[in-house]
Amino acid sequence: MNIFADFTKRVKKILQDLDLKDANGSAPDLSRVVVEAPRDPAHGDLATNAAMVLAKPLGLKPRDLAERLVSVLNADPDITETSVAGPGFINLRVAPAVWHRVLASVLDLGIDFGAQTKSPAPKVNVEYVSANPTGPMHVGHIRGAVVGDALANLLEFAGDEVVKEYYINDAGSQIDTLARSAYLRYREALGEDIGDIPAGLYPGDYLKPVGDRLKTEFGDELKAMDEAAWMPVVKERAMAAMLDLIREDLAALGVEHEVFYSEKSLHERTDKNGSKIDHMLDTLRDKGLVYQGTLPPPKGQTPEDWEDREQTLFRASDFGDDTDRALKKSDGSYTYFAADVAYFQDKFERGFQETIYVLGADHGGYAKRLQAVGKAISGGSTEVIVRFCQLVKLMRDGEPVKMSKRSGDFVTLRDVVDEVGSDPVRFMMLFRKNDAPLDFDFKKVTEQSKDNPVFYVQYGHARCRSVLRQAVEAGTAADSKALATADLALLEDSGELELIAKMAEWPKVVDAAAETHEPHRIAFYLHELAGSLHGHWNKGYELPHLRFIQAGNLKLTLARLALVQAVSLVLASGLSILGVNAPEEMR
RNA sequence: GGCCCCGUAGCUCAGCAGGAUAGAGCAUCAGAUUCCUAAUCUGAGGGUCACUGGUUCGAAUCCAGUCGGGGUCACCA
Repeated sequence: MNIFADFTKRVKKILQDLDLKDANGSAPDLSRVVVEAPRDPAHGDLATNAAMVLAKPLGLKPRDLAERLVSVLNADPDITETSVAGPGFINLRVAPAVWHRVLASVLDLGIDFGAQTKSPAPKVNVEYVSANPTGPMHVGHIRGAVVGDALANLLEFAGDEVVKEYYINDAGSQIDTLARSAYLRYREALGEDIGDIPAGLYPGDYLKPVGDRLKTEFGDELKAMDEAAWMPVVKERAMAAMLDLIREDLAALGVEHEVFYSEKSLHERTDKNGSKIDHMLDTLRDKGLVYQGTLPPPKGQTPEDWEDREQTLFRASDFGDDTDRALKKSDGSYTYFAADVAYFQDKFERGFQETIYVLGADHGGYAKRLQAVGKAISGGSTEVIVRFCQLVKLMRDGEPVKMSKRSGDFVTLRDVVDEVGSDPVRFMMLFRKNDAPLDFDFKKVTEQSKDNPVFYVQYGHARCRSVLRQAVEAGTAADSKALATADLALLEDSGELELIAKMAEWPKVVDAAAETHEPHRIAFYLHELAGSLHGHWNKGYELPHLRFIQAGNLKLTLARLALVQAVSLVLASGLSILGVNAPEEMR
């Protein structure tokens, strides 16, 4: 149950029953009326802005309207106390029974508490990572991978039908470069002295195994061929190897895509009418959105080597983009962007209502053109959402870590995950708004304490599990069946009720995070919930009667264990959205 | 020059679709462990929410502009 939605409904019902009329004699708009938790708990458990929002259209004074509402609210047995405060807030104090019902609901729904079901479930496509398949993933890819993955999990939890997708850029010239680099390693494997890797090729050692495998498979057969002959073979082997590498890297981070979509396939002939890109071009042509023309140079300084070229263009500026975009190069071949458009069209035809792109900040200019594509192709029936991740600055002991791409010794995703572990990496990346820059310090992230929120939250979960284990050892049955029989009305302490109130926020947090596509809200909420738990726990030092396990009082112990169980469920549920483990114990 | 993101405590950051006296962690200071894991907790100090206008009952939040920082900008992918 969502307590805020529940009480918002009650307030709106009352407002309707009051049959209020505005100056035109019609019922006022209630859409802005909400019930939420006041910032200061001293004000009450819940508060509503109803009187302030409606006073003006109704021509009433906020406090007068509030008084009328309060007189009705007082009749609700779930409400024990009402007050009108400040400019017209109505503060409510809620009966303990309400919190007990929330707790019962958590126990009943378990890990699904806070999850939503929508019917029909909107089909959502989340595309993320999509690193070029030319080598292992490096640090720069981590944030997008984690944010995209958590976002997809979050939307799934919020009731969407989500497909996690990876777009393989396997059609461009960088794949030729990859093949040439691998071929060089192949010659090296045959015993040839290849010297330094020439500029323009990929120097990394990760291609050596590819060379070895080519040798095993083909012996020296490829050596005598000219490039046109070996290229397709080497290309295929090298790319398959790189994709395996990437999949392993992603797996190390706990990221698993359901669909790997090949850019190359968009260029391949699918029927007698041609490729998917051809199909896309026909569609846009039919809509009159394609023309031959030249693009203006960028505003400001014109590049030295600027020259006008006639190209096939898409009228992106009709849909809010800054300029029209090229679909074909001046030589008549398709641009990368053309494949993007065809890819979107394919998503549209697969029936997604929402397509989400998680991109790095260096792709800032893409939002408008992707949105333009969305409108042009789908006519607005598929929403295009672009989320950006700001750059991550890698630090060690407060000093930036230097990376040299040229020499090929850049810091890889694997380096980072191996050093600090998947959980801390993921949590750290999500414990920040994704459009804020992030300093990622190896030392701080590894540190198992203070500055590290991962362990704080995980410890919260482990602490709950530990209590339940200890209760069992002490002879109390603490399985879900036994806990379901607990008399929750025995939970009367304010700390206990606050803990439940905190859990009551969970469905709302999920809702808001999914709505805004901001997975970091989950991480912050979990940190707060863990804080409430730790705080309540520590009261038990001074006040032994507050400890969860009360020897000699089985009924009270059981009720408190139910509370502990509920907290562990919500923590586990949130952590699983983030893709972070919820450990049974800390080591 | 155009577009995008950012500017909140000494530091790192939250601020829930506009709400009440702007929060948390780190750092600093003062405390808590015969006790279910102290990997934790309690308390104190610390602020012109970059600046200026506007919108309204009410702005850190929305709008316009200014300043400062970062990113990006046509046939590469």
